[in-house]
Amino acid sequence: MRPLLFNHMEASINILQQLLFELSGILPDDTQPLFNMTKMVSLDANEVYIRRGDTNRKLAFIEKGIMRSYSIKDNGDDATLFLRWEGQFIASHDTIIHRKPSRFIYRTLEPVILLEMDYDILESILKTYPEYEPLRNFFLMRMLAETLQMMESFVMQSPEERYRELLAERFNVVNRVPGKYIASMLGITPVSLSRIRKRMYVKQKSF
Amino acid sequence: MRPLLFNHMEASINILQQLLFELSGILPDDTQPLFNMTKMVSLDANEVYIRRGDTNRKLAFIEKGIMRSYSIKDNGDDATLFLRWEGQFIASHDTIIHRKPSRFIYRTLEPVILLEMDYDILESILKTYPEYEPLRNFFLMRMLAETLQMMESFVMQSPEERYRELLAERFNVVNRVPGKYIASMLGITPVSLSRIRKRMYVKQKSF
DNA sequence: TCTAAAAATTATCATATGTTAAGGTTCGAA
DNA sequence: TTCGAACCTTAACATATGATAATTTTTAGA
Repeated sequence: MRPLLFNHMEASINILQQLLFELSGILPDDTQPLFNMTKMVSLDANEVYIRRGDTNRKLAFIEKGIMRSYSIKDNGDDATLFLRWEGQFIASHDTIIHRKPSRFIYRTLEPVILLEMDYDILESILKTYPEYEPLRNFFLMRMLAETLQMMESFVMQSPEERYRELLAERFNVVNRVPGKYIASMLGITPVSLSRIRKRMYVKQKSF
Repeated sequence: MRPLLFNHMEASINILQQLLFELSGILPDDTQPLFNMTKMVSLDANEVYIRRGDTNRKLAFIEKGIMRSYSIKDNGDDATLFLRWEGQFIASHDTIIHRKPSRFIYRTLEPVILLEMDYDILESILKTYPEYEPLRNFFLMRMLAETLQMMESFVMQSPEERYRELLAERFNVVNRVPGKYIASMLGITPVSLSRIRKRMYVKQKSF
């Protein structure tokens, strides 16, 4: 018995039911078919969720914890594509969008609790219950919005500006994640992030 | 009379009808409601299509030509977010995803022919004809895939590597667009792009 | 609490990019 | 064809980042 996990499951489902109601007016009682297919997954810190080469089409809502997706470059270093935290969705876009083996590794940074569904099953349910489609649109639009936001920051801002913004908007995330992953997500080395921090500290001190 | 434009319109609609058939099995004859709401738009070179601050929710399929979306930074320079060319969709994500005034300017680089629809009308049609939903999913997934691709390149590659890849994959686009916009899209200055080109030329010559 | 491993900082040197300015080239409109 | 504007290239210098390695700090497990 893991009552804690089931409490979490209820909480996640409540959030998603509320979301679906706001998007489409569907009442929580009418979402049974959708949530029958979901299951709760509990992961330890530093555990791999999706391996490079995996072809399964998992789609998960993060109830608690932080995950990162990364790949290993030719020189052996890893490049962090993004971090995802509680309230966000996580999925391998290679498997879901392109139906190809995942090039990225998805791994927890903390103990994580997920509400997991299979995208193939979701698709078959959506064929039978097209009234749930707004939830898929919401998921896609949110992923797109977040990705565009990151792309914008790369085109418009310097690494230092991106770090400052990340600190201002997601201090709670930056604070929980080793700096080397933050650096990698910003497209710089940990050494360079150290220097940025030092520059910021010196500037602040001079007042 | 502009027979040329109507020929283009037919060509675009054929492409999209074919797409919809592949995605959902809907026959071209049954797509009348969807394409009643589309109109052909012809733009000159260097013409603004969406202004900063615009709130309309235009969604367009590029039949011919290249467009770029950019914003103007605090220092007055512009930052090119991306280029879009024939066969791709273009839309202001601020207005469609966030329902906010567009922060970006969308402008043609060449004479452009678009098949334009209004996202609000599209949404109302999708309510009446939910069988067209796969087209919206396709559009969202493709935008997401393209955006993720760009984001990956920023995290994993150097400006020089991104330029090499762009040349290899989109020589036809690079060739048609002034280098300063290519540079801006890569996140660097035109001066730096010149140096990259020179480095590439010197390396090639040494064989 | 103690200790080993991981992470972060710092230093040094090499390299890439930003900025500014000058000169050269290309392109389009008259 | 000509001319001016836009664009590209190059140079010089300042600054930021990358790579490597040594040192310090933090973290996590025994």
